[in-house]
Amino acid sequence: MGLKKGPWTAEEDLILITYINHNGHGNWRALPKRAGLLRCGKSCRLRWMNYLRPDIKRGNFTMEEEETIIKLHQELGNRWSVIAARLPGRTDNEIKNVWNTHLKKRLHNSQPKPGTHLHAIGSSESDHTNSESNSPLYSSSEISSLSGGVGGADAGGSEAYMVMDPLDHDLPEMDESFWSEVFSGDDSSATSDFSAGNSDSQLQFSDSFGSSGLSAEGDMEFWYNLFSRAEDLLELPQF
DNA sequence: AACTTTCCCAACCGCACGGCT
DNA sequence: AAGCCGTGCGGTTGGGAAAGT
Repeated sequence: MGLKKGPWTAEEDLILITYINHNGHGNWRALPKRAGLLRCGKSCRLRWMNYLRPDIKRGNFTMEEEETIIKLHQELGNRWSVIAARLPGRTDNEIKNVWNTHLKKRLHNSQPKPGTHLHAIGSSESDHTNSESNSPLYSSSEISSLSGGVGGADAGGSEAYMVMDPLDHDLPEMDESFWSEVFSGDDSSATSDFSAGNSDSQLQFSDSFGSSGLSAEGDMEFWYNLFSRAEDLLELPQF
């Protein structure tokens, strides 16, 4: 009752991430009330699992990943969560979408005509509708369209973060300067760890926040520091 | 430029399952 | 055993973006 639906705003994302970094998710059903979000627990869980988790891998699916998906789908069928478990950093939803929008069509198009020999599915570059071998299946614009929430900058890191807020809250524009502000400050170990790829922190800095620069085992201390800074800048409630 | 169609992805929905009482 | 609750899974869809006319 009175719960919000539809796309998540940057503000909601920050509240959710900050809350989970401070408290863990615990009971998903109770989380939105405790965090002050007008969302159901299910929606919070989905947003976290599919988008906000620090170990989410963003960007192109590699040929290897696509072939793995095709192979596993042959073995397992539509068991997306099992397939996702074999592809670190990829979510079941993402894999399901890639399958339904690209791989299924590709396989369909490459179905051998009657009387022709079968060949191993996914074993040949010629199976790909994208004729450029070793090139990513998705364009950079497609990838950037994935970035509706935190980590919105594309691989070039030059685009301003788009704040979607239907309530028209007075949110600061979250462009590169926002993140550099978040990373600034002597008390932020994240800054040096992040930029220097400090192995102790198990973090490596790539060219933009939200890209695959964060290792799968990116530690929670980094996220804690990062969103503590964000809290200060956005004046979010402290938990 | 304006309009229509197609594509794609984030998010929703309904259901199944396991744990607990 | 039955009922409730929380969680996870897979199918589906709304709507924005891109492409086509």
